[in-house]
Amino acid sequence: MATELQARPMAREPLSKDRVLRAAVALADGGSIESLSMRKLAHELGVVPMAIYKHMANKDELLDGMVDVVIGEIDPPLTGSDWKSAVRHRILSARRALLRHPWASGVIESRRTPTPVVVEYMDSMLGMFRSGGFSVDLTHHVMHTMGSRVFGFTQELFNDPPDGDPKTQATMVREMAATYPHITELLLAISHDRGSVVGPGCDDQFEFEFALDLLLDGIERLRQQGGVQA
Amino acid sequence: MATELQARPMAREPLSKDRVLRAAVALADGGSIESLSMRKLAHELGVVPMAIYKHMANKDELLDGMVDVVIGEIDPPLTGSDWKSAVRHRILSARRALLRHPWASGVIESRRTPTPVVVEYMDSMLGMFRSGGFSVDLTHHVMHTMGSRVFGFTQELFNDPPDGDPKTQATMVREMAATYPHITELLLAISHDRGSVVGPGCDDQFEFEFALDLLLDGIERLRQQGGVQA
DNA sequence: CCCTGTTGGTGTACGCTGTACACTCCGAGA
DNA sequence: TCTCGGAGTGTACAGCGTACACCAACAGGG
Repeated sequence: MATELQARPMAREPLSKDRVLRAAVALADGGSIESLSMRKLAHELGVVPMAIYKHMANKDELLDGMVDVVIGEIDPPLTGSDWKSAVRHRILSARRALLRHPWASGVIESRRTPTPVVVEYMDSMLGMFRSGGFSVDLTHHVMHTMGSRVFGFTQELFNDPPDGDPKTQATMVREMAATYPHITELLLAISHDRGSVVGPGCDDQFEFEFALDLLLDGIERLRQQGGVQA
Repeated sequence: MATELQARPMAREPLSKDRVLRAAVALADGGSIESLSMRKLAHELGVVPMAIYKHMANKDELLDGMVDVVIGEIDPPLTGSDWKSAVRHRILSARRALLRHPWASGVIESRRTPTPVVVEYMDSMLGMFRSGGFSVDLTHHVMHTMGSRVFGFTQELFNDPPDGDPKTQATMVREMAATYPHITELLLAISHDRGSVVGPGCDDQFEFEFALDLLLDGIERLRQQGGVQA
């Protein structure tokens, strides 16, 4: 037909580490992380499971690569502003990346040793504090304090309330109030600000920023008083 | 021989939900959580795998039960002291329980919906803030801020540095300094306070309490200024 | 030109997992 | 004594990650 290339009918573009990674991230994005198996991934790529192993040592390497993809979506540190807003911006950028890939937080936590990409991210995060005038020690403690927030997430601890039908909710609330008075009180307060009785839960973005700012403010106070005495 | 009981040679004591749970916790304690399979657990109990399913619906129920065991080890709230030291004590008690069962933090995070035992723990935690004079809203935000710390853990993010032999460490440090200057700086500062160059890592207990107190202090400030304006 | 070595994709197979389902056995109640 | 229910068993299945042998296509050198 046209040129000498493109002879075979439907010749697949060949596999590559990158193509495998992109397919894996896409597969995890649409569905949970449990739905990511080597076999399903291979099927998605139109290939036999073992073909993946020509480009990846094993599933751990695949997961590491997927984390790197997500970390790669985080904005670089912005320069020319105070440490606090720089850190705040970057962490919120990390959070946006993590929200695009809800499986990532769990995978990040599950990794035994970090990849170079992750280490580099941590290093640059440390650098933001150091150049903001923090001592080495204080930088260290501060990173521990921020915990997983430097990656833009806190553990959710119980993902979503499985809200039942709204007719029996009134009685449910009544008997809940007996055993869990404070939780009920809180749920009612939340749902008052919103529509239903057992609404879609909390405003996670607000809560994240609330905690983040509380931490940043406390950290700034420590910096001003010149560090920490252990 | 003796009485009419105890006839058969080595009659096992029968299985029970409790015995299964205790065996499962013990098995997870000595080894990681991946080493806990229904088959290994059954073997440990001297029984065939399917026997467990007469007492547990499935593995999820087993894991839930194991979490409940750990939560049950946390001290109840102490009464007659200010909210801050009461909360602090309880959280550190939770931390001790979690340190006794290192697998528990991961399992807690992985649960989709909390068990009544866990809900009760959360409720009593909320109650401690409420009776400390916190508004419902502030209590809510505060719980989010504390995150997994109410269970006594922060995610570790990378468990342990796999320190190599100490001879080549000097060169390793040198080339690490090139790519990760701030991390190297920090590692050196830590190792200076201790023995080796790539020591056993951070003092996790110190870091946990550092972050906890920073949070508690920030939270107390919020309480004094009467809540939060969103 | 052929010959050979490398590289990417295949097929088969193994040991592990959770668990459905049909079975047996034993003690208690009618 | 007969029956019934519940505890423990045995077999079986689908799914997982992946080791290993194989094979087709291509590259470079004689």
